[in-house]
Amino acid sequence: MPDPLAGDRPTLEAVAARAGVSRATVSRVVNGGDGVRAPLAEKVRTAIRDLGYVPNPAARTLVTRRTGAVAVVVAEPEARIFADPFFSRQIRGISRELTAHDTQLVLMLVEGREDYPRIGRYLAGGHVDGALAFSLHADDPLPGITRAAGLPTVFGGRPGWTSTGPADGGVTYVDADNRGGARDAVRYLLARGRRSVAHISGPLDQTSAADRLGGYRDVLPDGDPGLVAEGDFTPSGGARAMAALLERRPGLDAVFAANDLMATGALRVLRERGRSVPADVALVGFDDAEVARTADPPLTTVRQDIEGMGRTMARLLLDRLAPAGARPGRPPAPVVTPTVLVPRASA
Amino acid sequence: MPDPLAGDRPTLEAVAARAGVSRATVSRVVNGGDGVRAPLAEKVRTAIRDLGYVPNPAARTLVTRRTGAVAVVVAEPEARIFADPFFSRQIRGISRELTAHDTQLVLMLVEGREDYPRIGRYLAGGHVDGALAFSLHADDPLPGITRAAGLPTVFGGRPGWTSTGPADGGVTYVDADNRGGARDAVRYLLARGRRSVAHISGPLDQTSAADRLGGYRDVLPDGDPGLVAEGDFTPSGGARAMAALLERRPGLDAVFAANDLMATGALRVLRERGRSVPADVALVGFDDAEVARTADPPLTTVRQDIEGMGRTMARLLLDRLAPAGARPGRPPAPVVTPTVLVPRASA
DNA sequence: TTGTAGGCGTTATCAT
DNA sequence: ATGATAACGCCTACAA
Repeated sequence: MPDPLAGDRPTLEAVAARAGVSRATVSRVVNGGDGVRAPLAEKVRTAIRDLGYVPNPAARTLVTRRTGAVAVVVAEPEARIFADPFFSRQIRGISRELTAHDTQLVLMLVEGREDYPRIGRYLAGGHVDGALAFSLHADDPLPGITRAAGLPTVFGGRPGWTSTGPADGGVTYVDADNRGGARDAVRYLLARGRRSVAHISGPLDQTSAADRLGGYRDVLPDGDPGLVAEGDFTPSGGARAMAALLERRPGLDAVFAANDLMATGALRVLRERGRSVPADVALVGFDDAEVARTADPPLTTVRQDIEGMGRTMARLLLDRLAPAGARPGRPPAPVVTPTVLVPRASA
Repeated sequence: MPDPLAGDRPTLEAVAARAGVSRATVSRVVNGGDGVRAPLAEKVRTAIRDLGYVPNPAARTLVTRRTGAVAVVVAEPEARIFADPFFSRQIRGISRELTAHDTQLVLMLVEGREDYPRIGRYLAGGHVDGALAFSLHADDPLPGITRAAGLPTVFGGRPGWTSTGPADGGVTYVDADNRGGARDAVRYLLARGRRSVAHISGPLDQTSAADRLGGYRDVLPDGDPGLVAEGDFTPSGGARAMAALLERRPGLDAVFAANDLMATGALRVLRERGRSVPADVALVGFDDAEVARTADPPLTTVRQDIEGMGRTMARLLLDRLAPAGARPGRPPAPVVTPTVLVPRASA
């Protein structure tokens, strides 16, 4: 039994010697064993076990030109990632799918613009086979970087620039049906008899926020602009927006918040101002985060399958990384996943 | 058949040819340029720029036997990671420190016991130079795995087994002063005149939870056992524990919860039961999570520098990975970081 | 200071 | 079906 602490790991050569075969045969056994007669293969496997042989990934990568790893780039402009379980859930989905395909996850947190050169160098450096990126802002340089690096990339959330430029083609992303989900939320409030439905939006340079506002306006095309306030996806931002709305439109009887965290902030302000939820004001959130269940009252909200979106992102990327034979010629089309309204006590 | 995915990148050889020097000289320039005359080095750098040369990390790893990457292993037995910002903050600290040292972060999420063989294979496979691990449970197999793999490892939180076995030596970990912080919290409550101080603990197979309970008992060695209830670090677990405590000891006038999330659950139950906070019952949490600030009332809590702990973990590991010359011979001793009580409205 | 040459451990292309 | 053997791209004694 070899001493792992010695640091001298057995090589293909050592296994070959012990099994009395050539390196090529050992390599074949290690990689599936096709075209090796059963008894010989068994002898090789025994030698591998005896020696505790593990393939050297660097040597393998050098010749195959595949690393078996993908980068996950997360921009966190306002450290929002730490308050919002969104990214964590998505990363869990990604991790599961990658793990199922023996692919490693290299996590890169972007703290600010100054990080992008470094990230670009890394992505262009051959460390990873592809990238998953969360493109949050309209002016995010990441799409350009991965394109320049020629690195297969799948985005989480619709990148802002696909809406403006004509070059929508070729960009693969996975997004929830933010617009449709928002429409459902507003229609639900109207169906419950609410007449003055306000909206607390997210930061409008993020497509998810813009799309949810779009859904709200789809249903209320002639709505009062004073009933819309911009938040920042945080509880305190939601609280500020709610306060502003009550100031401007004291008579409002419903609020659709663009995420659950802002809804909790709104809830606090409503209570402080003596408004009962849902009796005086009905409240609907978005995400179905855990806080939606634990809020008091529990929040009616729009659920999106965050973990599933992460898994889908990973799967699309892995498809593009497949052996040239069975690979889609063109980048796959965007995937928009459905949402579902979850009625609870708040509306 | 050529794979269109494989871009043909320039090699050291190509740069050497263009600059009219040998590969060795180019290599020297790439790795710091020591011992190369300035004009020559400049010529090489120009060639590098012109060709857009980037070193091949696999080839480099093959000969240097260093990957420039470390694994971060996160066990998430109950998906707690997604409700609790603790891990996210710690990972941010880790990421910052690693980035500053050109080291990549390979994230591995552990979903269950069945994942450990795979993780072990990976850690023993030479993919990474070291590992950071969060050892949550007393029976966690991770310490054994990394030791068997001979992989330098730093733990986040005191591993359970260091308290039991005699082999405490050699284990490097970073932990907050959970016990001291808990003592501060309880003493604070007593100093404010509270007489019946309850404790909502975390899962007691986690050392952080056990240590906080230990601090509580340090201050109240003869305390009523009925004043302690075990939670699970989630809001609903805190709510359940709070309900049980009120059932058993209706007269309690203070609660120290082992984390802020459980404190919010306790807060909800106290309100439901008509207890005013802090007038009837004073409440102290632990962590100083964002929710402590946004709770109503804001929570008095024990702050730990989570991000700093992450940075410290990474730094300790990088020290052990340093070139043999300036490396500590023995694994560094554990680091226990201080906590500080943050008074707010809840106590 | 610069160049030469060998080897890191694997896969893949040939023969046999 | 199996075995030689040549890459893969880089670092590093060692030689000049």
